[in-house]
Amino acid sequence: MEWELRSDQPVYLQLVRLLKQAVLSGEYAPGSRVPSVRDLAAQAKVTPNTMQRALQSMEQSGLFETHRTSGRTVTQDVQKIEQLRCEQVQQSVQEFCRTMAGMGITANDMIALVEQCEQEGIFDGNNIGMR
Amino acid sequence: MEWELRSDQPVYLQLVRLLKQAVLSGEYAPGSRVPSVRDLAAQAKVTPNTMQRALQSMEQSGLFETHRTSGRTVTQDVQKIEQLRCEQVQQSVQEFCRTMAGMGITANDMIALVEQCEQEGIFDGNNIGMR
Amino acid sequence: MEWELRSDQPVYLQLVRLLKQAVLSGEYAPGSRVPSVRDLAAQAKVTPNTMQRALQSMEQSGLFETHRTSGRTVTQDVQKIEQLRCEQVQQSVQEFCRTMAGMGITANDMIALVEQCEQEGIFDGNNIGMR
Amino acid sequence: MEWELRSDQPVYLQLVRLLKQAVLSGEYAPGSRVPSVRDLAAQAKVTPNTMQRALQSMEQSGLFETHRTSGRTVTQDVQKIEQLRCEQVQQSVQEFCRTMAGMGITANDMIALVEQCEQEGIFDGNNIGMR
DNA sequence: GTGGTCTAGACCACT
DNA sequence: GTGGTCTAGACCACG
Repeated sequence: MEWELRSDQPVYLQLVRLLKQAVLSGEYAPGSRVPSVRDLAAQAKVTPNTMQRALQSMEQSGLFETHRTSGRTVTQDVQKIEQLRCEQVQQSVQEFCRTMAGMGITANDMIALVEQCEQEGIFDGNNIGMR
Repeated sequence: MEWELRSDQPVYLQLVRLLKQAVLSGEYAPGSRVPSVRDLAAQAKVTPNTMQRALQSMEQSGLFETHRTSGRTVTQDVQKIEQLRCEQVQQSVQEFCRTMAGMGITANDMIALVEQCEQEGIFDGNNIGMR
Repeated sequence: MEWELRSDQPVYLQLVRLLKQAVLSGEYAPGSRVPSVRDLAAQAKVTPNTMQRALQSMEQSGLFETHRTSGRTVTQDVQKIEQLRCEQVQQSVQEFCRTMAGMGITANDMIALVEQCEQEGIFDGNNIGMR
Repeated sequence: MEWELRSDQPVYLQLVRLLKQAVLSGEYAPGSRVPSVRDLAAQAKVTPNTMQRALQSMEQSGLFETHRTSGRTVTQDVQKIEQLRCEQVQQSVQEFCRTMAGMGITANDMIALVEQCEQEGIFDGNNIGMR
């Protein structure tokens, strides 16, 4: 898990995004234990406070579950995870295509660009694929 | 030109983005006249103050030029426009592919999704294509 | 006895509340034997440690009594039970009415709502009534 | 608006409850301006930070709307307010009746107790009544 | 040791 | 002046 934080966006939102990705990509397995607030904060080099805020958001979205005094776990609801993943993907793709279309790019251009990214190895890693 | 503003981001940044798109997509042709601050502000339903700030940003990036007495025009430097357009496109594509890869999507998945968007007509409109 | 535990409140407090109710409603009769810590813990699906803490609280409030060798019993002091019951009831009613009043509800509204609950059978069960 | 805070519950939750009441009872009229974070914090004698947290919750529940840099307003969606109010009332009443029933109180007892509260003037104030 | 809450205080971007 | 973010650090209840 890489904690690459930029300063053009609230940190806690970036943390939420990264944690979400970790769950959706399967890096954080369903039902598995989530590191403690302090550990995660240390990893991301952030105040425990800030990390806590991100974790709270994760709980609200139902991806994490907190057991009052015995740590957090990733939800076991794999269906929910998969559904959320599809939503995210489709939403992202659509928003992106709209942006590109707005700048006068055709679908074929886009496909070419994606293939270019593939050759650059951007897609290498844990590929789950679409169901 | 549609002025669709959300409240989860600074308004002036959204204005800049939309104006940039208008230039890069050719909707605002090189060398053509830019509407007055008041008109634009009225169109976007924003205070002239905020629009002014967006226009200033457009000048700084060199896409708009002010002629003290005769209003603003889009730059005639087509090369610059094209260059900026390419930068934007590549940056967007890369960031996007990275996000998708982070969620376990393969390049082939992406291409399929883009084609799906094409069939939905998202790419219909003023297509300039890549040079 | 239903052990319905939520996770938005300390577990042991919920246990205390449920045990108290069992005594005040007469489900645990005055002078009767209280199940062992292990049995109760098993019933409530809680670690004996937590249940123990709840039982301690019950002793402090005088509703349970421990006889070193022969386990626990419910107090025989019916007067005390009845007094506590009245306190609980009045406190609850007042707090509740204050909340409702805060939301602009009249006493007549409340009575109507209570009657509605009655028809729904919420009050069915062991009704002792007020003395 | 009285800010009566106890220490047996997280402060920010109490703030949320009070703010909600203020909206549901009509004290904070639909569409009206909400005092600034700092003002509210000063009123409630709480850190702006804590108040902010409560306000955030109010926004998430849709009762408040924040206009990025120009303050907050109560939602204008009176229907939503009324609906939420009914939900709250019914939920509260049911939970309460269940508690009372658990202690062996009959519906008639409850009605008598409510009437007693009425005579004590607990219901005096801004009475909207049920629709 | 776990999550959670709160304070005090600073800083920033926006309008 | 508005809302928002973040830090640093302390404290608490729970199991």
